[in-house]
Amino acid sequence: MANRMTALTATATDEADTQRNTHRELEILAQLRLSGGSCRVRFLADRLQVSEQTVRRNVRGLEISGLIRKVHGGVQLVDAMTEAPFHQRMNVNASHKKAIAARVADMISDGDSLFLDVGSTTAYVAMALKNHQNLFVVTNSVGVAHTLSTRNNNRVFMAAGELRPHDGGAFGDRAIDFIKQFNTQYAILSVGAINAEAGFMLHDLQEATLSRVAMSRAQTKIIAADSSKFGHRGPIQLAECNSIDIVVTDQPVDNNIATLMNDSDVDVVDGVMNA
Amino acid sequence: MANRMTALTATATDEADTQRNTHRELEILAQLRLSGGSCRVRFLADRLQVSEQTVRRNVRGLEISGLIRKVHGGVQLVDAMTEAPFHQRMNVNASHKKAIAARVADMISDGDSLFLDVGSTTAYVAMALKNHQNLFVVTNSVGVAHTLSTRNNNRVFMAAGELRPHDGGAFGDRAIDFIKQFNTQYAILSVGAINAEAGFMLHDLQEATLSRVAMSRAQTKIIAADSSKFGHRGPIQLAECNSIDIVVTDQPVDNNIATLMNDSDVDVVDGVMNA
DNA sequence: ACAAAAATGTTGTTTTTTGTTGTTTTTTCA
DNA sequence: TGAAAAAACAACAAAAAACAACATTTTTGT
Repeated sequence: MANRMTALTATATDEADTQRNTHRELEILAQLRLSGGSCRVRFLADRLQVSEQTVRRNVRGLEISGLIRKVHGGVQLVDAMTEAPFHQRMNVNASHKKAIAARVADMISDGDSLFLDVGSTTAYVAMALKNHQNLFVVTNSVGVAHTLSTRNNNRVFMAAGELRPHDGGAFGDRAIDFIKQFNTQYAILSVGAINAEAGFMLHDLQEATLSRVAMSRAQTKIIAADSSKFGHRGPIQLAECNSIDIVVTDQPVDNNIATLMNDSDVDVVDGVMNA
Repeated sequence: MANRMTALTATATDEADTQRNTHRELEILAQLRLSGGSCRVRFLADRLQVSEQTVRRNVRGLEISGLIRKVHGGVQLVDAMTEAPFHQRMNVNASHKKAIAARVADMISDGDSLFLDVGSTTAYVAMALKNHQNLFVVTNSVGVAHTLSTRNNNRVFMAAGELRPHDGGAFGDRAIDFIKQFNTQYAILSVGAINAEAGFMLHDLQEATLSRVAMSRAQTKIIAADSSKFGHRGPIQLAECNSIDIVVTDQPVDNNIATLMNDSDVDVVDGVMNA
């Protein structure tokens, strides 16, 4: 383990990270690739002529560095995930996300213009907008574009580029330039975490950059986030609270977050009927 | 079971729930993909060399995490859902188009690069390619992009712009510039009509312009057209016969068209078994 | 070469998964 | 409709896998 911490000598290029692995870890990765992305521990131990315990120890290290995922009975390469995690995420908290999406859709009228970003919750928002008419939609999500184009006389503008394998989103300079062309009434955005100290946070720099552009070109900024996002932290700050207009969630929020929102003039819609 | 509940992580970050599969669950998912999305429990038990009861237990776990759907006697991948064909044209000659699409998919190998244009037949080709891996896909169709992105480690590049309301396609200079960046092994194209005198024809100038660019950047040009297209005329000529490599259709073609194709070194695949 | 550190193998224990048996539910076919 | 067959389910013993602690070997630094 300690060898993993010798950060001083790390030149910190992307390669340096993987080079710090032991040779056996490299062998495990190679064998995983040969085997189509996943192996049993037993098999690896046999192939590499070491005990299963040793394989487990190396596997633990690799899992910490995020290259593989450990499952009972075996291991799996992370980048060989043939099934998109995005699809999985769509099914987590699905009922809450649907409820949130319905609330957001209520705020949008026929003919409105809006930006929708990439995210499982915004995918549900797109579905909830299926019966709206004449929408002017800007998005960088292929799922959103597919849901809302060729329907109800909507006009859909999608950003170009390589679509990220895990969520079908287009990012990068080209996408940002595309987004900059527009000025929408609403920007409907996802977040990774919401926190009383730091406000709205994300786990991905590309997403944050693009979301900020979309925010700057929209009159009303709406954050759609299920309650599991609250009270956590993310590495990247998307925005201060006072730059957001509405937060839509599924449960009443924590007290200190509620006061923060209130102080910043953020409307919180929490899915609970309030007289 | 208990491992699925590990209460410490139960703050339900979206990933945490779905990450804990066993290796057998991975194997089941892999087998399902190999088998085109659905299998019988018996078959899975046989393939994986375990009892049916074990398969059922793992299947239950996968169903809870939303990845598959359980039916009496078997299981199916859940992502086959919501494949809403977005237009009536998709349902015209659907069985023929599916057959054509299957033929085209047979020509493509894992890891190949290809361009797919906007069209109902190419939409079926995209579906037929769902079980391919590591594809490099360039398209201006939001439907194609949605079908093939976030799957099987494919890389999907989609052209930007306003999506046409009737077919979800991106056209225009911006899209053409985007397409020009690529050089693919295959270009798979639709046509509006095929005619012994004029060759391949379209009804839409935008489509023709973009298709020509795609053709010029591909090694093998494949036209996918059902038999209803033959013998008709369209206002715009896409290409002479000799610039096309393969035509895939569902029925044997007319004699004079067949000779024309033959003279122009075009392979005609007509879906009929030929000894 | 020597000592310290790291990695590996071994053994025993705990946890998780699997096979088996028998029962209940659902489907099939007459 | 009703009986036979197939599939799903439940519970418990057995097997497999993961884990922890300690002894042994290999590597590293001086």
